[in-house]
Amino acid sequence: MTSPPAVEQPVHRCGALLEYLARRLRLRSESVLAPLGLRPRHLVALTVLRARGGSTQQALASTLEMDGTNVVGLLNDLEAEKLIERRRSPEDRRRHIVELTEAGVERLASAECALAAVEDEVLGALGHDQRETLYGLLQQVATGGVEAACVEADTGGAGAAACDGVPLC
Amino acid sequence: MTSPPAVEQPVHRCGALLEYLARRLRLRSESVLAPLGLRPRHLVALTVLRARGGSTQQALASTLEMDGTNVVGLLNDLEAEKLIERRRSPEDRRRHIVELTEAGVERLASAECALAAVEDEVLGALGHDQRETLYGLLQQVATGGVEAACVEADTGGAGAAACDGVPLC
DNA sequence: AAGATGATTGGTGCTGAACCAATGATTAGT
DNA sequence: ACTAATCATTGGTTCAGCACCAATCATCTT
Repeated sequence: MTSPPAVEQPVHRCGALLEYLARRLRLRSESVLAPLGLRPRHLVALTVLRARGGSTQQALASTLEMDGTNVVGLLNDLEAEKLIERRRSPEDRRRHIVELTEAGVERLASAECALAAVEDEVLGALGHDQRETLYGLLQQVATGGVEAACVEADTGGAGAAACDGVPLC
Repeated sequence: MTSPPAVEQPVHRCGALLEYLARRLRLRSESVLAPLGLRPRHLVALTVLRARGGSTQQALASTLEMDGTNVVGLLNDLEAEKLIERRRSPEDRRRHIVELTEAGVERLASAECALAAVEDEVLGALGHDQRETLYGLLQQVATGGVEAACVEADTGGAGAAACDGVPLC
């Protein structure tokens, strides 16, 4: 669709590669994250929440592709450490709007700091520019896949919370 | 080291993104792979074996970063379907040299075919060229991390089995 | 008022994966 | 030749993630 010319496209499969690298990253991340009281999946959830600036639990479950009941547990963990807040949606008071707290933003930032060394180790074969390229591509894939959910989600009070990540550290 | 200029480098963290995408890919892959009698992890193992053209079980366990005993089980699965062969190393008869069979190469290829649709769905936001770029980067990260093990491994009978993937389909 | 929906809780079962101990085959050191 | 170390294998234990179900409460929709 996006490429009109009817050329032969020998697109390589990168599923196995992605899985392989994600595993390597995760194995190392777990030990680094443990002292912070977080697990890789918490990081993913926090990252999504930061990127969106708040989300419904359903929308979160949908983009995380997790079962709703398991998302509850995940959020319980995060709320117990006051990294997120659940507010009731003013429009539909059945819904919970999940948002990062200040502490959540900070914790996420320090977790990313702590993970810098891990990424340096795993992505060592890549130069600075290449890493940025990789980040851009991954970001594009990720946001491309959830843009629908994201449009739905920003009807909350946060107003025009755009779908982009704001890296600190 | 690789970047002499002492500029400020606001490298983005892509750990969470990688994990997120790997999960999405894996969830879909599982159902697609099931009819082929494979699981994502089998795919990863087969891919590594194809890239190397044979490997010691130890080397495989090391690059897969899996426990040795679990690799045994993984290989048992694959050998039961005659996708790999274990030969004893002529130099050290304690070692097993693991190699893809013809059937293994074919099965891997058809699995990749079956996964094409899945990747199209998940990586839909990327154009053809971008996907190739992504593939190149991931490949570079992956082979960069295991090049040491790869040099060790090619002392077997396969001769100069270079570390690159050969996509079919 | 009745039914559908969102979140929550508690419970069950499966699977992956790490880990440990023991064994047989083989190699290497003395 | 004897002993110690190494590789692969088997069997068993344990733990965590995750999907799934059922029930409950609050709320929205009709």
